[in-house]
Amino acid sequence: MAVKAIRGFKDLLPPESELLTNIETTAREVFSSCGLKEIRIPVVEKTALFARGIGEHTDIVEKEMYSFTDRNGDSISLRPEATAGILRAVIEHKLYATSPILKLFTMGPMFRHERPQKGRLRQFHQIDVEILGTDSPLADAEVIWMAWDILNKLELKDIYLEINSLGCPKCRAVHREDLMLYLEGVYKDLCDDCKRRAKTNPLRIFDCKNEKCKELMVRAPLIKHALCPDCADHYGQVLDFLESFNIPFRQNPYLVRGLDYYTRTTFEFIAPGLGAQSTVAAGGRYDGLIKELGGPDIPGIGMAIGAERVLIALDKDKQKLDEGIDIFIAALGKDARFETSSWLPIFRKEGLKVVMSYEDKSLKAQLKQADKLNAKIALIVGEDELDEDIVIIRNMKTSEQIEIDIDDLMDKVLELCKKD
RNA sequence: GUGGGCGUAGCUCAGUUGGUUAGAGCGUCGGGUUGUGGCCCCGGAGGCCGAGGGUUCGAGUCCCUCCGCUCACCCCA
Repeated sequence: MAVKAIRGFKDLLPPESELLTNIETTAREVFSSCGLKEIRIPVVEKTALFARGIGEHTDIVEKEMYSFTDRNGDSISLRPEATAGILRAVIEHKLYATSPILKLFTMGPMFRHERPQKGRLRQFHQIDVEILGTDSPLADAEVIWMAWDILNKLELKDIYLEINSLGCPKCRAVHREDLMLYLEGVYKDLCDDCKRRAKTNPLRIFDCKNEKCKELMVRAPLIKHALCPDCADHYGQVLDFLESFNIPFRQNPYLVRGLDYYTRTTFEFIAPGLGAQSTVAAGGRYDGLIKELGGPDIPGIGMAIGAERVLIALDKDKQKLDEGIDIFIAALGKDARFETSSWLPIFRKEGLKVVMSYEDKSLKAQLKQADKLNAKIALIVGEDELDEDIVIIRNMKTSEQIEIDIDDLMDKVLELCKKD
């Protein structure tokens, strides 16, 4: 039996691989327009980083990480998300000292050991943004705008934004107390998962899909009503900025993120039609996290786009892919093939896309290949042409052929290929 | 981790109440044109019918086990 790829690890083949590149290119353009810099970080980190950064009691850390001990006996893990690694790098290199505000992005594979399904793989790709050093609501809105702009440029249809504020640790503590009190009253009726959550991470109960739990939580105290004046004001300003950016949104008071570090603003972009995994981009503010990881007490906000999910949601018809090549050189016979092969680097130096057959094939077969590659023109050179120092140029769209002196070849080719 | 659906050619799929050498379309390669693509015609290659076991004179088809894929729960990008 031949070896197959590991479960949940997928090969990205053309043309889908090209679509993924298009998504990344679009993101880079948007990030560049916002003054972000790219950061590249390792795919593997010490397990402790994720445990501290994401939260000990999150599912990601408890049961989804690819963790193993390396040859030194250290516990290391494949990154399940990018934020912890970026913050580690920022702290380790004291980047915060180089500028009061850091605007960073990265993109690449993440790993989580979950059961694969539509829109969920064990290796998947995220496009990630972090803005560090400010708690300005404008930063929140700008991060949201970047996701919005990228998704719009990619022409995703019917996406919508859900937003909520989780408050700061102070108002969260107040709300947590209210909530705990409420949960005590309904505890016996909660599902088993929520009973566990009630002790470890009560906010997540709002996310439970169990009907009974949903019903019980309708009357539960909302974070919204527990926000301190600062957080309420912050949230209001974020919404104002979103309006000024013309980004429509729905407030969702139940929206909670699965990672422990989020504070204040939290949001999700949802694309219907993706199935159960419909969140294509999500993020939020994490004002205490950098300090928690051993850095200075500076605020931050971030966001990640799920590249494969965007890929699924893309309208494939609207995507423009690589159209084809400019020139196919059809050489007949060994001498002609050798002679014309020297043209390859010369044409390519002019920025032309040029291909020739590796094998000595019939002209028919070579023109077939030219057609398949969607070549604009074919250059036909056999022994006769070689003797007379001419080349036949065949226009592959019109089937028109002209004979041209070899000295005029480049000018004519440039003229024909640059037109459209 | 728990369920449901599905496994036949590179791809999409037919395959009768179990019955000869397992088929089609697309793709691929070649020919029809001694050196001319697309359309058309002809031909070739390509299958341990997911794997193993069982029932039977006989299994792609029926039964069991396992594996894989997929969707959903859960969780999240």
